[in-house]
Amino acid sequence: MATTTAEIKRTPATEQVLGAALNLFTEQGFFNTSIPDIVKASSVSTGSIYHYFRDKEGIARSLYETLVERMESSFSEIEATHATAHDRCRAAIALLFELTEQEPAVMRFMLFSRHKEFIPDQKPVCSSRPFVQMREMVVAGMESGEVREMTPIVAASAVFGGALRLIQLRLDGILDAPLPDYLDEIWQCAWRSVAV
Amino acid sequence: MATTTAEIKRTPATEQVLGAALNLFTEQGFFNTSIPDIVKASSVSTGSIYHYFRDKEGIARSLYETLVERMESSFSEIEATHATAHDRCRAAIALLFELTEQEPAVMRFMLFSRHKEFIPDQKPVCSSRPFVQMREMVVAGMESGEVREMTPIVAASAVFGGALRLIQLRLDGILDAPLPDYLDEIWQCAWRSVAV
DNA sequence: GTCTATATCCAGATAGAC
DNA sequence: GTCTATCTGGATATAGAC
Repeated sequence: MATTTAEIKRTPATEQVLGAALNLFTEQGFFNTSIPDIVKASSVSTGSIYHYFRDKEGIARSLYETLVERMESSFSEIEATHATAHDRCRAAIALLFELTEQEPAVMRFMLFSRHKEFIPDQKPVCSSRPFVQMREMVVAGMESGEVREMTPIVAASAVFGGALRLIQLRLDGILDAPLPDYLDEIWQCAWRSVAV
Repeated sequence: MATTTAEIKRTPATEQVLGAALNLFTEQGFFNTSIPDIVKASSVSTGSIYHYFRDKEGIARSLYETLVERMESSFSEIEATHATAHDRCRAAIALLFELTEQEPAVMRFMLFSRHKEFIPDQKPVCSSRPFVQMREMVVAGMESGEVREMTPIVAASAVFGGALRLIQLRLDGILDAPLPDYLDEIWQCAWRSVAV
């Protein structure tokens, strides 16, 4: 069912490795993180790491696929529990804000890593399911008459661009307050920009 | 006068190196680019490269400083030639769109490289002068009454977030048409989101 | 200032015992 | 399946002639 290419058996050891790698990759970058670094941080030996993952790239790939799937199902959940484009888009932003506060490393890895550089055959994040889902929410709103007629991708960028920008600023330490504090304000801007 | 830390003498050879490095860094990433790669692409020898730049990081640093300065003066120019926040912000977006089409590598390097990973002591781009200038344009608009009263950084994110998102999509190959084609639409969204 | 040749280091990856 | 010890390549950086 899963369309992943690098399915990895999940054991306590692999979870240790993936957790350590996520932190190191997002703190220092993929290329500044060596296998010995991961060995130390995960308390799993070189041999075991290579037993579970084909190579260093395999760790990143596994991480990426796991997190994309997770986000994908979060968005599906939102689509299932909210009826209007307005409510869905707002819920999506709220979710991203929460996730950024609770698991900044996840957000950093998903949104602000240059995956292309270390997982060469991966499509850009922007074309991954979660991002497509976000655009679909906006398009649905255009069809239902909630959102002005305009180029769909422009509308989606207008709705989510400001929030994504705030997430980046927050992760870069420019924003002091937690993101949810800004939710009402940024949502008002986002919706005004595209509402009929 | 310049506040740079790694001033490099500009000669034809250094320009060759910087040009080649810009292309390689943005196509493959900093860490996937070796000095031998730069030697081949620039037709400048290893010895000369190390003569002009302290090390590989020095090339990236020099590139970064040059491009930040360039963008800084472009924005100053805009501030000088446009009076209102409305006109300034729109001109800034138009400029970024043009630049993305004409020199995608420059834009990629400025906006979507993880500088922190290869220039450790650099502040995040978001705190660099050009980004500060963009925020100042919005704040000025709030003071003049063009822009609604709200948290300044939220307003700035709302104004520029959509456009920056489109730039990213364009650089990632998701958008087929050149960015200027979308300028009117995205600007209408951006301005509606914050106008009084 | 520019080049070639070369030293050094350390990363990624493997072998093979347990 | 898990580990330690080890190999190997290639990258950064230097030496030193021209």
